[in-house]
Amino acid sequence: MTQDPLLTGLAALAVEPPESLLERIAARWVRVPAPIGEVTVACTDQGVAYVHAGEGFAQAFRERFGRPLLPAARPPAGLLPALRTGRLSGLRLDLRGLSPFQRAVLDAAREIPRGEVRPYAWIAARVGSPRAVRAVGTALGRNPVPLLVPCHRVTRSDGMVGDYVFGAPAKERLLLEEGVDLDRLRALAGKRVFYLASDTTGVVCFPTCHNARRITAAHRHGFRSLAQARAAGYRPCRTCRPAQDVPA
DNA sequence: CGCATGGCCCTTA
DNA sequence: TTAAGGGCCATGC
Repeated sequence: MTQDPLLTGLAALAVEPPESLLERIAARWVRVPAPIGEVTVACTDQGVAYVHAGEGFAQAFRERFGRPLLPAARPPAGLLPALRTGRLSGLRLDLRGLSPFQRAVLDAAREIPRGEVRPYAWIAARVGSPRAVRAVGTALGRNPVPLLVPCHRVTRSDGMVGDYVFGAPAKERLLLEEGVDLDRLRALAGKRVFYLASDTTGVVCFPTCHNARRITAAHRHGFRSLAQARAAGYRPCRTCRPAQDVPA
Protein backbone atom coordinates (compact mmCIF):
# COMPACT_ATOMS: atom_id res chain seq x y z
CA MET A 1 0.00 0.00 0.00
CA THR A 2 1.46 3.29 -0.96
CA GLN A 3 1.10 6.48 0.94
CA ASP A 4 1.86 8.60 -2.08
CA PRO A 5 -0.56 11.51 -1.82
CA LEU A 6 -0.84 11.69 -5.56
CA LEU A 7 -2.01 8.09 -5.78
CA THR A 8 -4.44 8.36 -2.93
CA GLY A 9 -5.73 11.52 -4.48
CA LEU A 10 -6.24 9.79 -7.78
CA ALA A 11 -7.92 6.86 -6.10
CA ALA A 12 -10.34 9.22 -4.42
CA LEU A 13 -10.94 10.87 -7.73
CA ALA A 14 -11.87 7.56 -9.31
CA VAL A 15 -14.43 6.87 -6.63
CA GLU A 16 -15.77 10.36 -6.28
CA PRO A 17 -15.12 12.84 -9.04
CA PRO A 18 -14.79 16.43 -7.91
CA GLU A 19 -18.11 18.10 -7.59
CA SER A 20 -17.51 20.65 -10.32
CA LEU A 21 -16.73 17.99 -12.91
CA LEU A 22 -19.71 15.91 -11.92
CA GLU A 23 -21.88 18.98 -12.06
CA ARG A 24 -20.78 19.62 -15.59
CA ILE A 25 -21.25 16.19 -17.06
CA ALA A 26 -24.13 14.83 -15.02
CA ALA A 27 -27.70 15.06 -16.18
CA ARG A 28 -30.40 16.03 -13.71
CA TRP A 29 -33.70 14.27 -13.58
CA VAL A 30 -37.16 15.21 -12.32
CA ARG A 31 -40.58 13.60 -12.31
CA VAL A 32 -43.22 15.92 -13.64
CA PRO A 33 -46.84 15.73 -14.76
CA ALA A 34 -47.57 15.53 -18.47
CA PRO A 35 -50.69 14.98 -20.58
CA ILE A 36 -49.96 11.26 -20.73
CA GLY A 37 -49.32 11.01 -16.99
CA GLU A 38 -46.12 11.40 -15.03
CA VAL A 39 -42.90 11.46 -17.02
CA THR A 40 -39.26 11.57 -16.05
CA VAL A 41 -37.23 14.28 -17.70
CA ALA A 42 -33.44 14.50 -17.87
CA CYS A 43 -31.63 17.77 -18.48
CA THR A 44 -28.02 18.57 -19.15
CA ASP A 45 -26.41 21.96 -18.98
CA GLN A 46 -27.45 22.34 -22.63
CA GLY A 47 -31.12 21.66 -22.13
CA VAL A 48 -33.67 18.89 -21.98
CA ALA A 49 -32.17 15.68 -23.32
CA TYR A 50 -34.69 12.98 -22.53
CA VAL A 51 -38.35 12.50 -21.75
CA HIS A 52 -39.29 9.06 -20.50
CA ALA A 53 -42.63 7.52 -19.54
CA GLY A 54 -43.17 4.47 -17.40
CA GLU A 55 -40.64 2.47 -15.45
CA GLY A 56 -36.96 1.95 -16.06
CA PHE A 57 -35.96 5.53 -16.62
CA ALA A 58 -32.47 5.32 -15.09
CA GLN A 59 -31.46 2.22 -16.97
CA ALA A 60 -32.86 3.46 -20.26
CA PHE A 61 -31.06 6.74 -19.77
CA ARG A 62 -27.76 5.05 -19.02
CA GLU A 63 -28.00 2.76 -22.02
CA ARG A 64 -28.76 5.63 -24.26
CA PHE A 65 -26.60 8.44 -22.95
CA GLY A 66 -24.03 6.81 -20.69
CA ARG A 67 -23.83 9.83 -18.45
CA PRO A 68 -24.11 10.13 -14.69
CA LEU A 69 -27.48 11.11 -13.29
CA LEU A 70 -28.36 13.24 -10.32
CA PRO A 71 -31.74 14.31 -9.04
CA ALA A 72 -32.72 17.89 -9.75
CA ALA A 73 -34.08 20.14 -7.08
CA ARG A 74 -36.81 21.43 -9.34
CA PRO A 75 -37.91 21.25 -12.96
CA PRO A 76 -36.23 23.79 -15.25
CA ALA A 77 -38.20 26.93 -15.92
CA GLY A 78 -40.83 26.46 -18.55
CA LEU A 79 -40.75 22.68 -18.64
CA LEU A 80 -44.26 22.10 -17.35
CA PRO A 81 -46.06 24.42 -19.75
CA ALA A 82 -43.89 23.10 -22.56
CA LEU A 83 -44.94 19.55 -21.81
CA ARG A 84 -48.55 20.63 -21.64
CA THR A 85 -48.67 22.66 -24.82
CA GLY A 86 -45.74 21.48 -26.86
CA ARG A 87 -44.68 25.08 -27.08
CA LEU A 88 -41.09 25.40 -25.96
CA SER A 89 -40.95 29.19 -25.62
CA GLY A 90 -37.32 29.39 -24.73
CA LEU A 91 -36.88 25.99 -23.16
CA ARG A 92 -33.72 24.54 -24.63
CA LEU A 93 -33.25 21.01 -25.91
CA ASP A 94 -30.01 19.07 -25.86
CA LEU A 95 -30.05 17.11 -29.08
CA ARG A 96 -26.35 16.43 -29.34
CA GLY A 97 -25.68 12.89 -30.34
CA LEU A 98 -28.46 12.80 -32.90
CA SER A 99 -27.56 12.36 -36.54
CA PRO A 100 -28.19 15.26 -38.93
CA PHE A 101 -31.05 13.26 -40.41
CA GLN A 102 -32.68 12.70 -37.04
CA ARG A 103 -32.31 16.33 -36.16
CA ALA A 104 -33.82 17.41 -39.46
CA VAL A 105 -36.74 15.06 -38.90
CA LEU A 106 -37.36 16.45 -35.41
CA ASP A 107 -37.10 20.00 -36.70
CA ALA A 108 -39.71 19.24 -39.33
CA ALA A 109 -42.02 17.68 -36.75
CA ARG A 110 -41.76 20.86 -34.69
CA GLU A 111 -43.32 22.78 -37.56
CA ILE A 112 -46.63 20.99 -37.14
CA PRO A 113 -49.00 23.23 -35.20
CA ARG A 114 -50.95 21.99 -32.23
CA GLY A 115 -54.26 20.54 -33.34
CA GLU A 116 -52.94 19.49 -36.74
CA VAL A 117 -51.26 16.43 -38.20
CA ARG A 118 -48.98 15.68 -41.14
CA PRO A 119 -48.01 12.41 -42.78
CA TYR A 120 -44.66 10.71 -42.37
CA ALA A 121 -44.15 11.22 -46.09
CA TRP A 122 -44.53 14.96 -45.58
CA ILE A 123 -41.63 14.96 -43.14
CA ALA A 124 -39.57 12.89 -45.55
CA ALA A 125 -40.15 15.38 -48.34
CA ARG A 126 -39.53 18.25 -45.97
CA VAL A 127 -36.08 17.00 -45.02
CA GLY A 128 -35.19 16.45 -48.66
CA SER A 129 -35.41 12.64 -48.74
CA PRO A 130 -38.89 12.00 -50.09
CA ARG A 131 -38.36 8.26 -50.18
CA ALA A 132 -36.95 7.97 -46.68
CA VAL A 133 -40.40 7.49 -45.25
CA ARG A 134 -39.57 4.49 -43.13
CA ALA A 135 -36.40 6.10 -41.93
CA VAL A 136 -38.54 9.00 -40.77
CA GLY A 137 -40.62 6.57 -38.74
CA THR A 138 -37.48 5.13 -37.22
CA ALA A 139 -36.13 8.57 -36.39
CA LEU A 140 -39.38 9.65 -34.75
CA GLY A 141 -39.48 6.37 -32.88
CA ARG A 142 -36.17 7.34 -31.36
CA ASN A 143 -37.22 10.90 -30.56
CA PRO A 144 -35.53 11.43 -27.19
CA VAL A 145 -37.88 14.26 -26.25
CA PRO A 146 -41.46 13.28 -27.12
CA LEU A 147 -44.16 15.83 -26.25
CA LEU A 148 -41.56 18.60 -26.50
CA VAL A 149 -40.91 17.63 -30.10
CA PRO A 150 -44.46 16.69 -31.11
CA CYS A 151 -43.81 13.47 -32.97
CA HIS A 152 -47.37 12.44 -32.07
CA ARG A 153 -48.57 14.89 -34.74
CA VAL A 154 -47.07 12.75 -37.47
CA THR A 155 -49.61 10.28 -38.77
CA ARG A 156 -49.96 7.86 -41.64
CA SER A 157 -50.89 8.88 -45.14
CA ASP A 158 -53.80 6.44 -45.19
CA GLY A 159 -55.50 8.28 -42.33
CA MET A 160 -54.50 5.89 -39.57
CA VAL A 161 -52.88 7.43 -36.55
CA GLY A 162 -49.85 5.16 -36.70
CA ASP A 163 -47.47 4.11 -33.97
CA TYR A 164 -45.92 6.13 -31.17
CA VAL A 165 -43.01 5.92 -28.82
CA PHE A 166 -45.42 5.89 -25.86
CA GLY A 167 -47.91 3.63 -27.66
CA ALA A 168 -50.62 4.31 -30.22
CA PRO A 169 -53.38 4.85 -27.62
CA ALA A 170 -51.37 7.64 -26.00
CA LYS A 171 -50.93 9.21 -29.42
CA GLU A 172 -54.68 9.19 -29.99
CA ARG A 173 -55.38 10.71 -26.60
CA LEU A 174 -52.84 13.45 -27.19
CA LEU A 175 -54.25 14.32 -30.58
CA LEU A 176 -57.80 14.38 -29.26
CA GLU A 177 -56.73 16.65 -26.42
CA GLU A 178 -55.10 18.96 -28.92
CA GLY A 179 -58.36 19.19 -30.77
CA VAL A 180 -57.72 16.94 -33.73
CA ASP A 181 -61.02 15.53 -34.95
CA LEU A 182 -59.90 11.96 -35.46
CA ASP A 183 -63.40 10.72 -36.20
CA ARG A 184 -63.70 13.15 -39.03
CA LEU A 185 -60.29 12.21 -40.37
CA ARG A 186 -61.26 8.56 -40.27
CA ALA A 187 -64.52 9.33 -42.04
CA LEU A 188 -62.65 11.20 -44.74
CA ALA A 189 -60.11 8.42 -45.06
CA GLY A 190 -62.96 5.97 -45.49
CA LYS A 191 -63.96 8.00 -48.52
CA ARG A 192 -60.33 8.14 -49.63
CA VAL A 193 -60.19 11.86 -49.02
CA PHE A 194 -56.82 13.06 -47.82
CA TYR A 195 -56.90 16.65 -49.06
CA LEU A 196 -59.50 19.38 -48.88
CA ALA A 197 -59.76 22.22 -51.36
CA SER A 198 -61.72 25.44 -51.50
CA ASP A 199 -63.17 26.60 -54.80
CA THR A 200 -63.24 30.16 -53.53
CA THR A 201 -59.52 30.33 -52.83
CA GLY A 202 -58.34 27.70 -55.27
CA VAL A 203 -56.17 26.22 -52.55
CA VAL A 204 -55.80 22.61 -51.47
CA CYS A 205 -54.80 21.70 -47.90
CA PHE A 206 -54.30 18.86 -45.54
CA PRO A 207 -57.63 18.35 -43.76
CA THR A 208 -56.33 19.56 -40.38
CA CYS A 209 -54.76 22.74 -41.74
CA HIS A 210 -56.40 25.72 -40.09
CA ASN A 211 -57.13 27.10 -43.54
CA ALA A 212 -58.96 23.92 -44.51
CA ARG A 213 -61.13 24.07 -41.42
CA ARG A 214 -62.67 27.31 -42.53
CA ILE A 215 -63.87 26.07 -45.89
CA THR A 216 -67.64 26.04 -45.88
CA ALA A 217 -69.35 22.88 -46.97
CA ALA A 218 -70.64 24.38 -50.20
CA HIS A 219 -67.17 25.24 -51.39
CA ARG A 220 -65.31 22.23 -50.06
CA HIS A 221 -63.93 19.56 -52.35
CA GLY A 222 -62.18 16.44 -51.22
CA PHE A 223 -59.34 14.82 -53.10
CA ARG A 224 -57.62 11.51 -52.85
CA SER A 225 -54.31 12.77 -54.12
CA LEU A 226 -52.57 16.01 -54.64
CA ALA A 227 -52.18 15.26 -58.32
CA GLN A 228 -55.94 15.10 -58.68
CA ALA A 229 -56.39 18.35 -56.83
CA ARG A 230 -53.84 20.01 -59.06
CA ALA A 231 -55.47 18.57 -62.14
CA ALA A 232 -58.67 20.20 -60.94
CA GLY A 233 -56.87 23.52 -60.81
CA TYR A 234 -55.97 23.81 -57.13
CA ARG A 235 -52.61 24.89 -55.84
CA PRO A 236 -51.07 23.61 -52.62
CA CYS A 237 -51.63 25.69 -49.50
CA ARG A 238 -48.60 27.71 -48.50
CA THR A 239 -49.33 27.18 -44.83
CA CYS A 240 -49.64 23.41 -44.58
CA ARG A 241 -47.62 22.76 -47.72
CA PRO A 242 -49.11 19.49 -48.96
CA ALA A 243 -46.53 19.67 -51.73
CA GLN A 244 -43.09 20.95 -51.10
CA ASP A 245 -40.78 21.83 -53.86
CA VAL A 246 -38.24 19.10 -53.64
CA PRO A 247 -34.99 20.12 -55.25
CA ALA A 248 -34.38 17.77 -58.14
C1' DC B 1 -62.03 -1.26 -51.08
C1' DG B 2 -59.35 -4.15 -47.96
C1' DC B 3 -55.21 -6.64 -47.85
C1' DA B 4 -50.65 -8.11 -49.24
C1' DT B 5 -46.27 -7.02 -50.95
C1' DG B 6 -42.02 -4.89 -52.57
C1' DG B 7 -39.45 -0.87 -52.09
C1' DC B 8 -36.77 2.61 -49.91
C1' DC B 9 -33.45 5.03 -46.58
C1' DC B 10 -31.10 5.20 -42.30
C1' DT B 11 -29.35 3.20 -38.21
C1' DT B 12 -27.71 -0.46 -35.34
C1' DA B 13 -25.93 -4.92 -33.95
C1' DT C 1 -18.14 -3.99 -42.93
C1' DT C 2 -22.58 -5.69 -43.79
C1' DA C 3 -27.05 -7.15 -43.22
C1' DA C 4 -31.51 -6.66 -41.13
C1' DG C 5 -35.41 -4.40 -40.03
C1' DG C 6 -38.43 -0.29 -38.72
C1' DG C 7 -43.88 4.49 -35.65
C1' DC C 8 -44.36 3.84 -43.74
C1' DC C 9 -46.17 4.19 -48.67
C1' DA C 10 -47.92 3.09 -53.31
C1' DT C 11 -49.43 -0.25 -55.90
C1' DG C 12 -51.91 -4.36 -57.45
C1' DC C 13 -55.63 -7.67 -56.98
